[in-house]
Amino acid sequence: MRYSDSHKDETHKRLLAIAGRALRAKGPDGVAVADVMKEAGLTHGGFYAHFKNKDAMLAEALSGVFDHARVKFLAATDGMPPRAALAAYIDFYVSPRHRDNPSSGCPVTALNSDLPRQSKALRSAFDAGVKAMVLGLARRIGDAGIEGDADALAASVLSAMAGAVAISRAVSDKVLSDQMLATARESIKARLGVDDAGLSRSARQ
Amino acid sequence: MRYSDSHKDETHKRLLAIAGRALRAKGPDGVAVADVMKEAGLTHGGFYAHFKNKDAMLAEALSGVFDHARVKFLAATDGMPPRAALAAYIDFYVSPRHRDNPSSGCPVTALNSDLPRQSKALRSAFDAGVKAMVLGLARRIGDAGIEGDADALAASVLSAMAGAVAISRAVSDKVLSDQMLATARESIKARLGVDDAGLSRSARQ
DNA sequence: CGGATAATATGATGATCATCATATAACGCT
DNA sequence: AGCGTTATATGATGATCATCATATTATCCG
Repeated sequence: MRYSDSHKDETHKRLLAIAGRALRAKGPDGVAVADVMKEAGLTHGGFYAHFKNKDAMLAEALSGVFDHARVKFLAATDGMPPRAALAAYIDFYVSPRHRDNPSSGCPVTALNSDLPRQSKALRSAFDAGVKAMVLGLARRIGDAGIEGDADALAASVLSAMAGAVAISRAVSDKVLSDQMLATARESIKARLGVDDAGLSRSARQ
Repeated sequence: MRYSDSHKDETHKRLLAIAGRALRAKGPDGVAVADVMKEAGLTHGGFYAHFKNKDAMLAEALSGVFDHARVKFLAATDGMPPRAALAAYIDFYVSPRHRDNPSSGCPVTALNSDLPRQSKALRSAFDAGVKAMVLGLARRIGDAGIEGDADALAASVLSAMAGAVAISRAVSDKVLSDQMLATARESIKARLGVDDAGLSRSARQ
C-alpha cells in the first residue's frame, strides 16, 4: 500500500460532509459533482474513484446526515427527564435558528418536497432516516408516559415540526414566518403535554 | 388583426395550465420549456412570444394555481356552516387522495422545500398565495368562533396540513404515510375543535 | 383569392453537467 | 533513489437545456 491507510478514507468522509451540506442547501438536483470536488480542494475527475455515481454519493451523504442528527439529538437531551427532553427537542427543531440554517439542519425539512422526484436510492436513505426519527420520538413519547399510540403520535409530530420549519423557510415574510414557527411550536408541545403548563403539572404529581 | 382576438390568449392559458401541473409534479427546476410547448402541441421556439422567460411563466402559473385553488375551496364549502367547512377542508387537504395527486394539489405541499432556492419572482407568487390561504383560513376560524389569535392559528394549521401531506409523499412506506395523514388530520381538527366530538358538542349548544 | 401580419417552427448557440478514458503525480516500501 | 501502485488531474464526450435569430406558415381582411 503506497498511500497511508486512511488517506482515501479521509477524502471520502470529507466529500460526504460537503455533499451533505450541499444537499440540504441546494437540493439533490442542485448539487454539482464538480463543485463538491472543488470544495474539497480536488478536481472533478477523481470523483468516480470515490463513488459509483452522483446518486450514490447523495444517498450515502443523506444517511450520514441522519446518523449525525441522531447522535446530536441524544447528546443534547442526555440525562434529561423524558418530557423535558421532548420539549427541548421541539424548541430546538421548530426555531428560527433551524429555519435559518438549512445546510446544517434536518433533511426532512430541507428535502421533503424534492424527495418524491428523486431516485430510489435516495428515497430509501430518506425512508430509513425518517423511520429512525419516528422510532426515537415514539420511544421518548412512551417514556414520558404520554397517552395514545406513541408511533402514530410520533409520525404526526415529526410531520408538524418539519412542515412548520419548511414552510417558514419558503415564506419570505419574516413576520408570518416567525409567527408560524412560534404557534406551531407551542401547539405541538401542548399536544404532547410538554408545554410549560404541562411540565409544571407533571412535576407536581 | 389576422388571428382572432382569442387565439393567442387561449394558447397562453393552455400553456399556463400545463406549466402549473408540471410545476407541481416536477418542481420548478424539473419543468422544461420545450416539454411544456410540446404538451401544448407546439415547438419550443414560440415560447418567447408568450413569456419573457421560463421564470415568468412559472410565476404566472403559480399565481394561477393559487387562484384556482381558492375558487375550488369556496365552491366546495359554499353554504356550509363554518365549523363544518373547516372540517371538510382539513379532511380534503390531509388525505391520501391529495397526497397521491401532486400535479393537481396544493403548491404549498408540492413546493415547500424547493422554494427557498428559487427566483424572487416565483417566491413572490408563492408568498402571495400563502398569505391568501392564511387569510381565508383565518376568516373561517374567526367565523367559527374559535378562540385564540385567528391569524396565528391559521398560519400554524396551514403549516401542519401542508407538512403532513408533503412528508407523507416523501415517505415510501405506505403504512407510515397513511398513519401520518390520519393522525395529523385528527390532531388538526381536534385542535380547532372541529373533530367529530367538537362538532356535535357545538351543534348541541 | 392574395397579401400583410401575427403565430409558430427551425435551427443555432452557449451554458451546465454527469460521466469516463487516459495521463500524471504523490507516496512509501525496498 | 527508484519503482510500482494508488490517488488525483486533464481533457473529452454527449446529454440536456434556456434562449434567440431567423424562417415559415396560418389566418382573416379587403
